Amino acid sequence: MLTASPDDILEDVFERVTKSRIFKNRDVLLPDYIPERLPHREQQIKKVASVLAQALKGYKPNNLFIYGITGTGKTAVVKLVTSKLQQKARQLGVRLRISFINTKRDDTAYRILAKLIESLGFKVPPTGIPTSEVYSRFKRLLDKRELLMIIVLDEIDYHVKKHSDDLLYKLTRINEELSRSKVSLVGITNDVNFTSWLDPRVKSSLGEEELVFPPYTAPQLRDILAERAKLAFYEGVLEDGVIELCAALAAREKGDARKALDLLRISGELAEREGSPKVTVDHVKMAWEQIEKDKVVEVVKSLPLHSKLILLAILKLTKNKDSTYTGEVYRTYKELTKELGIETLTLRRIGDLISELDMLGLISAEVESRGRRGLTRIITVESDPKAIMKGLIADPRVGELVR
DNA sequence: CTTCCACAGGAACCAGCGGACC
DNA sequence: GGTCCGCTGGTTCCTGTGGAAG
Repeated sequence: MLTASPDDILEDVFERVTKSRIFKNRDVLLPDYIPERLPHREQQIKKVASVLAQALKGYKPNNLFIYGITGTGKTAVVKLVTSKLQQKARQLGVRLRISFINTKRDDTAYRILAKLIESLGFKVPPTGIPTSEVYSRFKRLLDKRELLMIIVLDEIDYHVKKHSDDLLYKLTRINEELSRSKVSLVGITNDVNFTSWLDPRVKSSLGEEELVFPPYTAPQLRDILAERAKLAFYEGVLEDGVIELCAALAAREKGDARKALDLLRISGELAEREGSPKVTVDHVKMAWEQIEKDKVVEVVKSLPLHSKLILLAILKLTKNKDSTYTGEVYRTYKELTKELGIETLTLRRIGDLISELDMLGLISAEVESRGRRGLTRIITVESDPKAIMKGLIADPRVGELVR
């Protein structure tokens, strides 16, 4: 391979990928794919459907509030049920409009209302109008169209935590101000303690019906993966134990189905890239490591500069020993800031930043008394130092220091 | 048994900034 | 296009603390 020209290398890669007989349809393993069947969610489908089905008779369905941690199928179930419901309503000639909004993507009250108005077939300028005006416009338009509207607010905790529950409050009371249309709300959150953020009135109104999505168990994940794998891979390319291992690893991570599917997909991609005819257990292990590393790199990259410098200081100090402590880190950090010619933050602040790094799981910082030599935190690196370093030098300002 | 180190971490405060509203 | 407001990320000042050294 030493003498291979770029053309040869490329040809080799293209050849492997195009000739590969691994994936029949890789897309069904992507997070936004909504399957026709959702194993082990029959109960939840039934509940969501029975609440929302009132709409088919022209009644306003009760508001519904859905909890469950990430990767438990909340969004998939709601999307599946609402799309079937919409079809059925069309058949029966019921005037029903369903609007699905992810408040992580559209997080301000303005954006949410703008989306709602768009789903009624109108446009709002991206800025320039007071939010209260957008709200009353929405109300007017809705009432004029005489229909039943189901508003699904996915990841609603993002909007409420970042802004407030004002909009939610207004939406729960909107029916009092409408004469010809009705609104039902479906709220989805993966924060189980989310209701503590809500005004009691919003809480009781939104929680007319509640539904919890429990995490998947390892056997359940196995079923989900097996079913999806049938669509995704050619027959017989998965070695025995591949699905079981993916399921077991993801079950350990709080039963997150999305993670399990990611793992299976990346395992397949690794096999494909290697030109291997089969996906093996080793591919899964490699994929797992890669996911973990990528996560670390991404987290480190997104850190503010001073946190990065602290991490770099810790990395330097733990090169030849396994732990360091606050004072030592601070002194090293100070030198780094001088070298860069930027201001140095106070020790107090650094203490907080160290706590944050601890919470992110990159390092561990435990308070310990060193007797007469005072109280401090002993700091050890928890994640792969190479992955951390990769994230650090992606920042040119830090890269300058490492060279 | 007391002392006393080297910080932890709470409280109050402040500068800067982006958004709402007029 | 000015003003008010709340949030973020920082500071200063402070009190609290576990256990080796004396």
